[in-house]
Order: sequence, then structure tokens, then C-alpha cells
Amino acid sequence: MQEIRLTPTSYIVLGLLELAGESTPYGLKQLVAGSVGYFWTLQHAQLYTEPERLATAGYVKETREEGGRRRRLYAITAEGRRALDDWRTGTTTELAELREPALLKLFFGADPKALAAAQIPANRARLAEYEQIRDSMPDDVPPGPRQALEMGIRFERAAIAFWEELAG
Amino acid sequence: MQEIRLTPTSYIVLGLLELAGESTPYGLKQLVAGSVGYFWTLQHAQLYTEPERLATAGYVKETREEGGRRRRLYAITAEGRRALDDWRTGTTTELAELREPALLKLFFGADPKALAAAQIPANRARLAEYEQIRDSMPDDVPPGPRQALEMGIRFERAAIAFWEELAG
DNA sequence: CCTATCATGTAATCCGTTACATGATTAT
DNA sequence: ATAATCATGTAACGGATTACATGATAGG
Repeated sequence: MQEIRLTPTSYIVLGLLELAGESTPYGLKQLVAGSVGYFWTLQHAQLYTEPERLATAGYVKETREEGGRRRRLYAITAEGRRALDDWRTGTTTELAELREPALLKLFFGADPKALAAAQIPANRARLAEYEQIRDSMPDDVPPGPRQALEMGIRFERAAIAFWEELAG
Repeated sequence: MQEIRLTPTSYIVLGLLELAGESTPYGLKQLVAGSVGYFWTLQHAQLYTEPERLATAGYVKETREEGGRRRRLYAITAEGRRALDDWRTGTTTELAELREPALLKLFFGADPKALAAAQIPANRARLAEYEQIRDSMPDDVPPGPRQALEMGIRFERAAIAFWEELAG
């Protein structure tokens, strides 16, 4: 049983396994794409390596399908739940970093209008996507994802307003 | 002359060297801390290794102090300026990722009130800091940093409003 | 003087990205 | 059948973080 450090990626995998139950890496990929991936992207390769990493420390258990493709299936263990809970319970004063490429360019003197011309449609499209997700969300979705989505919507609105003002 | 890939870190170093002229790694660290570091943090070690990396590809030139400590000094080269300009000119449709630890916890079911209790003061403090910087900014500061700061202020306001409603 | 803190670096580790590769399904 | 796409992985590389270390300066 190895000691490993738990990263945000680890908690995403643990959290999704808790929400969705036993899953394959590809299943996790689908889950990420439709939810947390909007504000925290992961490479698909990580969804193969991270569960394996978590397994070496006992946070998840790997099984394989018997017949056919013998795909890997991962399930969260009791220890995994405990780690996830500890993380969720601990408070953070850590602040978000606005690591936005466009903002960095703006900072270093890029033409605001040119940036805005690209950012406005991209942000509008993203906002529309969020609103569509919100309006078609099944009733059984827990509050966490709803609230995170709400933050996403607000952020997009703020970004659009900002770039529109810059564009004049 | 090696080929290297230019990362956001690279552009931060190049951009700061353009703004401030020849600098030591420690000088860069100070510059980052007071400006771009608010929305894009760097480890101090990177301000030693990244200029060295950039030097191998000719984007910056390294010299050393003659006497005393023989500290390393870095200056942007013509090629560095060109690379910086190309980057600044190219538009991005890439969107920001809201990689906020607190938001991730919220997504996965953490108690909103507990999170808010930690986030609100932290965000308020950050906002106050931003406003203080804005209000004491010398007149010769270029528009880029001003505009980026403005975005930071808006983001903080949105975050505060969001967490306050959750705490409500 | 002594000790914090500031300043300057190096080395090792490791996570995340990128690239490569191939098996299974579905559509034409 | 064949091509395209979906699904499932592995391997290499490299940038970022972390840890270690030491020299200079200032404060008490």
C-alpha cells in the first residue's frame, strides 16, 4: 500500500465514483465532459492513470470484466470515501486564480478590441450552453453541481460585460 | 540554439522583461508579486529556471554582474520581442477555467455555508487589496495592467455576491 | 553578536500533457 | 467491406512543484 498525494484530479475521480458508482475510465471521461469539465478540464489519459494511482493507495478498488474486453472497473472504497469527506469538510481560504490566457495577453499590452472580438462570442456561446444545461437539468441533480453551474453563469456574464466594455 | 516551447510562464517572463528592462530572477519575483501574480502565480524557482530556458533559445540574454555576487541578469532580445508580439497579436478563443478549489468542493457536496464562511472574508480582503492598488496606481502604468485589475475587481465582486447568497 | 529574514540558487520528484497505438462499433 | 468514429489503453517527455541548501543583510 503506497502513500500518494491527493491532488484535485484525485478528488474529481473519487467524487465522480461516489456519485456514479463503479465506472470505467471512459465512463469517467463522459461524466467529466458533461459536468465538472466545464471548470476543470482533464486529459483522457489521466482518467486511466489516476484511478490506477488511487488503487495503489487503497482509495479505489480495481476489478476487471470477466468476459469480452476485460475492461477495468473502478469503485471507491471506504478509505476513499473517508479521504473525500475529509477534503470536502476542510475549509479553504485559497482563492481562485483567473488563469485566463486572454487576460494575460491583455495585461501585457494586447489590443483589447481584438481580444474582445474573439472572447465575446466564445463567452456568449459558453453562457448559452450553461443556461441550456440549467434549464434541462433533471430534478434529481444534487445542489452542488447546480450551485457550481450558477457560479459559472455569473462568471460568464461578468466576462461578457467586461469584454463588451473594452470593445467599446 | 535549442528549440523550446513557449508556455504562459515564458510570456510572463518575456513580458516583464519588456516592461521592466534587464532584471534578476529575484527582481522578477518582486514584479510578479505586485502584479500578474494576482491572477497567475509562479513558484520562485521558475523565475530562475525559466529565464535560463529562454536563454538557450535566444529569447533572452544572460549576463552576470562583474564584481560581488555575480548575480545573473536577464534582458529580452529582439527575437524575444518578436515572439512576445506574435503571441500578443494572435487571438484566443480559449476560455478561462474557473479552477477554484472551493468551487470543486461545492460541486462535490461540501457544505455551502462552511465554504462561504471561509471564502467571503478571503475574497473581501482580496477585493480591498485590488481597490487599494487601483487607487494608488501611478499615472504612468499602462492600460493593460489597469484593465486586468478591473477584471479582477469584477470577479471578486461576483464571487462575494455568490458566496453571500449561498450563506444567506 | 546572534538570529531572523531576505536573496539566490540547485536537485529530485511527479503530475499532466502529448504522442503513439490498436481494438471494437457503427454507418455507408 | 470499408471508412470513420468510439473506446481503451501505454509510454515518453517536460514543466511545475517541492525540498534542500547556503550566502548576505538588517534588526535586536
